[in-house]
Amino acid sequence: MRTGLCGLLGPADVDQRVALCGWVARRREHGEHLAFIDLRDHTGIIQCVVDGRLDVRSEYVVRVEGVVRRRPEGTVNPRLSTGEVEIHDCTLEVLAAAETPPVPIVDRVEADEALRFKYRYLDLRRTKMQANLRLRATVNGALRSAMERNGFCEVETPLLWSPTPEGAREFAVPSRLHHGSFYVLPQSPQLAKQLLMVAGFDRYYQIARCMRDEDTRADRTVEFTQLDLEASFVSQDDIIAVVSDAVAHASEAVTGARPAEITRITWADALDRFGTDKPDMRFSMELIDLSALFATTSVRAFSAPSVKALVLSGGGSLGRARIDALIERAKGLGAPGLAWFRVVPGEGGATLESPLAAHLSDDERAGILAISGAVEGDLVLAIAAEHDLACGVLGNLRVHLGAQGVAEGEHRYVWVVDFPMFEGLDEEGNPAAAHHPFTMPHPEDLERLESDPLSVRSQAYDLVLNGWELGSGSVRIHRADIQRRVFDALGLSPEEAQARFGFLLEAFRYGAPPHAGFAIGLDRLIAIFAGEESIREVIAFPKTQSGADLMTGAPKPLADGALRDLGLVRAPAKK
RNA sequence: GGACCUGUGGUGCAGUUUGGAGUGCACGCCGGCCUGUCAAGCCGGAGGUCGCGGGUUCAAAUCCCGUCAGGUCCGCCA
Repeated sequence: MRTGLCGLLGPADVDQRVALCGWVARRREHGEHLAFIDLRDHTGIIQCVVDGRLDVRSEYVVRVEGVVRRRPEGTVNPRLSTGEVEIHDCTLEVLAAAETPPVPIVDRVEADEALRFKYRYLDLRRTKMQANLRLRATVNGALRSAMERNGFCEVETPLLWSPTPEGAREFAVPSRLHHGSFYVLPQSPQLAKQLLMVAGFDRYYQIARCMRDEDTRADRTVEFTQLDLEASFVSQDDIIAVVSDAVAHASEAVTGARPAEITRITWADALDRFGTDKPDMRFSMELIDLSALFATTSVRAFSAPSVKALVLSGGGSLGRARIDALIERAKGLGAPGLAWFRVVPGEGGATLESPLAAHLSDDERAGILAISGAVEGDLVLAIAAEHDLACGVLGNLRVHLGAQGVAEGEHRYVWVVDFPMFEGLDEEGNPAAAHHPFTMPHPEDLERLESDPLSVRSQAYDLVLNGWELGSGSVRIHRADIQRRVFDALGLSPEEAQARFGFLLEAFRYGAPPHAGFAIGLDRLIAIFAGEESIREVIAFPKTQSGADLMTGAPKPLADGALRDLGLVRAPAKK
């Protein structure tokens, strides 16, 4: 039907007779005897010169036969990859007419996202969206080749899986043959891949679709993709090396540059210095610890286990309205308050200006300046509270005040290691698993599992890029005795553990190798590679914030007959 | 579960603060003119339930209440 592709033609093809197929991107008519048609396919645009009138409109699908020639002197278009040539002596066949598209198919106009979703197949015709999805394919290919090179075997795991009442809400799938029973769609292939280790696959990977019935964000949606991997007889460092290599390989395939060695930071340091477990390393603005300075203070607002602060360089010019908004934000995040100090010129050098400043001692005022290093024109923000809360709120403010878009500027990866094993207490007073209950405790902390569980670190690790969590993994527990102790610490009885994960525990009785793994959020990685702030820009058919598909209308009610087949009855509408 | 933002011809916006005739801009669409344009140009034209419902008012795109949809964020996401 065609001899080549639109965007690949150039001076080398001059005098060739070609047949091209594509969509009419634009037409420019110049009277009775001259018209230009920009023909578009996935490779680009070529200008076709037509002698005479024709009735082709935007987005008609046409086949053009003609001869490639150099454009006449002075008519070369340097903004077009094919701008040196054009097709002339054209005959044109309309393969399909098209209505005027409801969304513009040009990159410079961004239609409303809801409309783009409804007509996604038109939105995807745009150069940018074509590039995004093709970049995604490039990344997938690079990751596959890196995994294969490292000896990983691709295995597909089930989408219809068993409910495990833990973690994220799961999507349920009713069974036709087992009325009243349900499959669930996997939040991740976690247990399946551990079983593959028991099965002796040694190194497994999969580009796996995962589903979580949770509220969404710019960086999360209900259905997403992970590069999932697991390996036997390996340490945390081995997994970190493999994942680093895979990401570097993908980055090289996309940007041409291999990223530098990825630095590491402990979870405790990340929280203390950046107020988050996913620090954005592209800018400093680190948190400052004023706890020692205020350890014996008489100022009630600063009497707290921890006093942390943040210097906003040049922030002294912020008006009261902006500062009040920051205070509201801090309070909204749970902080008891937010103290602020403008650094202003004083009699003996810089001094602090604030409603609170008069209540502070001279030493305290001088200490704030000395420890923070703030200079005239800066704004110092401080929170006195429990350590984790003070850090967390300031970490949020740090990103709010200092961060650029996730996809802007350089790519700064960081490994966050030594996560805590448990994350506070649940309603019954038991420690809550910070990762999942199969995560191996840090060997140095194992002895405190019973005596001081909240101080136990785990062998869990996250990869962070520009403040987004790219993925996480851990060394898994493969020994029954340690697993028993962790379940005990979580308050999980043997009976409950058996009911939830019995098939996994049973498998482990038959010889489980030491193993560890990881999962990389591909949508996030690709979004950042593509320069996008939302993962929806790199997903072919994304869902809305409420999990709806505006193109198909899903989710939809099922007909009564279909419900009957599934053994379901419609509940009365919620009021 | 909560906070906030947005909703105006096919598209993108302005108009909403301070109520006064569906007013404006750009693109697109339709028709005409045009032999070197490329976001073509020029002339003309069509196209509207101002998301939806209610309220206040002599009068509502504009104010109030509710609701729906989309988005950002908090909670949530082992």
